[in-house]
Amino acid sequence: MTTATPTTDGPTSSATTTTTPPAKKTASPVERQLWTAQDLFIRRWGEMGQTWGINRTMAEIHALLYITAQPLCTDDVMERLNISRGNASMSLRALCDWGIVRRLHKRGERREYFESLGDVWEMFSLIAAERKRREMDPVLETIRQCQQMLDEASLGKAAAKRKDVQATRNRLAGMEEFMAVTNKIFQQFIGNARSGLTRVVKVLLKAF
Amino acid sequence: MTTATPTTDGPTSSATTTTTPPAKKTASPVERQLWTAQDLFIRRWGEMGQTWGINRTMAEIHALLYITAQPLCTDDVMERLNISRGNASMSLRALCDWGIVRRLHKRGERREYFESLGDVWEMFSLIAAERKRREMDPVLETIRQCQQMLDEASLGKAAAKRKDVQATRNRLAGMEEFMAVTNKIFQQFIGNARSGLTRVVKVLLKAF
DNA sequence: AGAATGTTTCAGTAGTTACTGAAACACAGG
DNA sequence: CCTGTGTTTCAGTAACTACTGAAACATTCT
Repeated sequence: MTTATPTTDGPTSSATTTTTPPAKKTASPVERQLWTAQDLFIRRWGEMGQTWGINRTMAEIHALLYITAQPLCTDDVMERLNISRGNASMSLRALCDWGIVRRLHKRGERREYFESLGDVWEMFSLIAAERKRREMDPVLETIRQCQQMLDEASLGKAAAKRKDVQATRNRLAGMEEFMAVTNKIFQQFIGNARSGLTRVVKVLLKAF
Repeated sequence: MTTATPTTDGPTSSATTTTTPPAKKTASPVERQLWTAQDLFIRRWGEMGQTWGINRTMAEIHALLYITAQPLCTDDVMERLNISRGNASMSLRALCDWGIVRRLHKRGERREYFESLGDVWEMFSLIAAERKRREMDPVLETIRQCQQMLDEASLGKAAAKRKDVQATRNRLAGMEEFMAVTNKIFQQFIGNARSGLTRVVKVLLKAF
């Protein structure tokens, strides 16, 4: 079931077909090299995730699904990354919630498989949309609330003219403009996915 | 010695978290309203920072300097945010390293003051540049390293044709394309600051 | 019904990061 | 030199987040 090339039998898919705790696999040098390269990517991706506020394991699971480009089940993930069932389960669910990983039922199999989206641009769109909603929108709302607290209607005309009040209002305005525009850019991606982004990119690269 | 605020003794300002119902300073209602609005912004900004991998205090200090739009010294910051000297000192230094806060000497004063950049677009540029350097560049390098481990020269022609190897190489290529383009976009901002970004925005808004 | 298999939840804990308070340091002025 | 004032560093600790292992739950098969 594996490849059309040399005698790769069982081992690769052992985890997917049985629950047996794996007696060490015999892997060809090519396979070992492949796994090494994949692990390298997975680890780096995990590190990057951390600094962007995504926990390491979640990022690693995603990297694994993305890089192997094939559906894996919970046990595959647990085994490959050396993590617990609970952790794998929760993280996979979260990835599904983000929409960048999909559940997949194989006909005639009870077990559920997971696969990553293959289109990086689409994944980016999904993530951008979600983070905008979760993090930028509340800030925008707060800014507007602050502005309201400091407008003439709330403070009176004289007070609203104070230097310190004016200064703060200017800063709020600057930040609001920035976030509003950023939001607008995000909007372009959301719903447009790949086509949207490539269009943006094309336009940009031509313009500069 | 602090800012233009009246007699400060007793416990800290009501500023940050409402742990103590503090003996109120003699502040006009307008001033109190101003502080309340500022605190609101500061707290939100701190929360957002956290989810983007910036620690809360650092984000809050920056928010404070930005929103008040005036130079503050270490003690001002400590007092307003209820944080220790060590923490304030370290965080201020880090903000200076990022380039979004500047040290400022007042003539005839020993004490050093700090002020935030006023231009949100410029701040964004600085942060983008730094994060690109710290986080995207290493990933790009890793991707290329992985690709090299899996090319014909390393694996031989037959092995390089294996389905699983091909699949991983395709995924690596997809990710590389994405990051390369993203990098290019970032480049446009860096050094161009406001003008660069506004140009981007104009181009985009016209194109869609 | 019970067994076999797969999935989800959760209390407790390990591991990590952020923060404090105090001490060390730097330096200008007496 | 010492004293006063401001700045930086750092060991120890508090606060927080991620993870495990086990138990509860769900579903299908006999």
